[in-house]
Amino acid sequence: MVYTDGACSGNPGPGGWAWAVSNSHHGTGSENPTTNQRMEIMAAFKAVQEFSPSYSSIEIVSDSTYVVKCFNENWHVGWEKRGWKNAAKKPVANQDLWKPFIKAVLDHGNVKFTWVKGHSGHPMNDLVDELAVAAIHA
Amino acid sequence: MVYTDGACSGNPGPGGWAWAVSNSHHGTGSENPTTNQRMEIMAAFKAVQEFSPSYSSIEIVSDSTYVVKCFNENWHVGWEKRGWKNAAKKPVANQDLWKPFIKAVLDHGNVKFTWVKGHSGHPMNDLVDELAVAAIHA
RNA sequence: CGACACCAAGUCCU
DNA sequence: AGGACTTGGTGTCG
Repeated sequence: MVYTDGACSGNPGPGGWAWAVSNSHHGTGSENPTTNQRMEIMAAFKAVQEFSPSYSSIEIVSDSTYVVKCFNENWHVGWEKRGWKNAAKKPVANQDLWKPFIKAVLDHGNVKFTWVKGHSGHPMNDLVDELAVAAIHA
Repeated sequence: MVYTDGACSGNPGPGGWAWAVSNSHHGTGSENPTTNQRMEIMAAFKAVQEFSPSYSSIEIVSDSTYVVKCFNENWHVGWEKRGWKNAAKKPVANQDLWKPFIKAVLDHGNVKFTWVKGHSGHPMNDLVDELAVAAIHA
């Protein structure tokens, strides 16, 4: 079970991402300029990379429906089917991140996505939020 | 030139408002329970009522961007346009105060709004702050 | 239209 | 150190 979060000061602006499995085991990174959505994807992508293929099952916990619904509501299937166009027939955003991320998830074969409400007192979600914000200035 | 301020012990909680044009000429009131924002609106609303229409030009000086930006950044125009929904498509708060207040301001035709930073040593802003706090217990 | 996130600003308070 | 009251905006999807 890996918690992930992204932050972005200004949106667009300088951003950071973080994943964490415990108080002491976590990873972070940054990008500038970027968007909130890119940082949310990056956090989950890096988490999957970190624990794949060593772990036979991975659970990503994120407060981003953008990330979670891509898999749990199979947005990515529709994107493939429509040639990477969204429902509004516009090109899907952040394809440079989505494509390798989705490949990594499907290749692993056992990655589960869970949504948690942000800033609602959940200790691990709060932790990755702080780590992601701190990573902006790294 | 009228200085206005609102106070609220607890937010929400018992609140007070005040306007003042000088050390000796001022008005106050209270409401319980209420919020800081309602008291900020009330202070400015009562000030406009007090000097309208006797004075052909009125300047309201407040430390509340909530009050000042409603007029200086034309929030109220957007609210009308969207049927009293805010940018997040939620109902605008405190409509019972905003509607008559905005009407009074527009009817007068020459009310100017100026923002001052709170608690920054401005004598008249400090005065209305003290008056508003004192009004809570009235 | 709906949802989640990311931000920006000020005040009020504990 | 914390939360509540409120507004404006962007990033993205179905």
